[in-house]
Amino acid sequence: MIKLTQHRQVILDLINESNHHWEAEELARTLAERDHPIGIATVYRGLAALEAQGLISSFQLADRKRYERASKAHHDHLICTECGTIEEFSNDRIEQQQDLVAKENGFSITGHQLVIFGVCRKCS
Amino acid sequence: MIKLTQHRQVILDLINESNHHWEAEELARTLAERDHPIGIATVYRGLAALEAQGLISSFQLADRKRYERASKAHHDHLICTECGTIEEFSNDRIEQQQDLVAKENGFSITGHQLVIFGVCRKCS
DNA sequence: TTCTATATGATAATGACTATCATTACTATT
DNA sequence: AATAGTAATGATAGTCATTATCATATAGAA
Ligand SMILES: [Mn+2]
Ligand SMILES: [Mn+2]
Ligand SMILES: [Zn+2]
Ligand SMILES: [Zn+2]
Repeated sequence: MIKLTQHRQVILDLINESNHHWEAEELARTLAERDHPIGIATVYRGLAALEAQGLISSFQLADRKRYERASKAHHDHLICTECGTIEEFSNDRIEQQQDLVAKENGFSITGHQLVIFGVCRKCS
Repeated sequence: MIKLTQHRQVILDLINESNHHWEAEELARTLAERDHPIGIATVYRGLAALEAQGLISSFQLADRKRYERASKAHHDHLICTECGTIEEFSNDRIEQQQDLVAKENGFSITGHQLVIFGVCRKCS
């Protein structure tokens, strides 16, 4: 059985108390600054365990994985290539069309990943 | 000036003569089998150079980059999680909605990546 | 308290990719 | 054809995110 240990609870709390999309190192650094240092391997394992339990969710952005609250409805991401800001959106038409595309190609769809890249208002 | 050398021409030809989505190691292996071995570093550099020239295009799938012909119209990808088959599709409605989403969020869109995961006909 | 299973953390290993650097291949000019 | 200058090549070392290893710590169950 996988345990929700003290360390994992602290990681979960940090993720739940914001809308941030955390990467592992960033999360470890933040916890260290808040006087709760956790070994980096433990952070990685904790994130994986929490995700396996469905308590947080993740997506792969370039070469790193980002973790966010699982308590949000399905959404996709808009990313500013200048400042790295990540915005969320959901669009039913796109979701519908994805199902249609899968059907047309004889795929039983299990998931998708959509990322829109652009320059945000602040940066343009 | 970047040169289209013999090696790079061979890499380009291999990519152009198929609809495959090549990863660097796979391409190097295939060239070696065809009695045209090219050092792996040269393959990586060649692929980057060819892409910079717009002669091939690429997208990131999980932890590796895939290269394909640039002579195809824009499309996105459907991937079978069982056998790894990659199918292509394009859907104008999705493209339109992406533009709309970007506009609604104040982003000037520069690109996107959409991958649909599922199980293909053969594998289901 | 003792047993047992899992977690932890320091560190090594992995794997895709990039950097280094000595050598080679092209290209343009004598 | 020989020379010089520039870019390419390939063996190999380095990078970086992530995972594996393993000795030790910890938390519940009995
Ligand atoms: Mn979606
Ligand atoms: Mn394609
Ligand atoms: Zn921005
Ligand atoms: Zn399949």
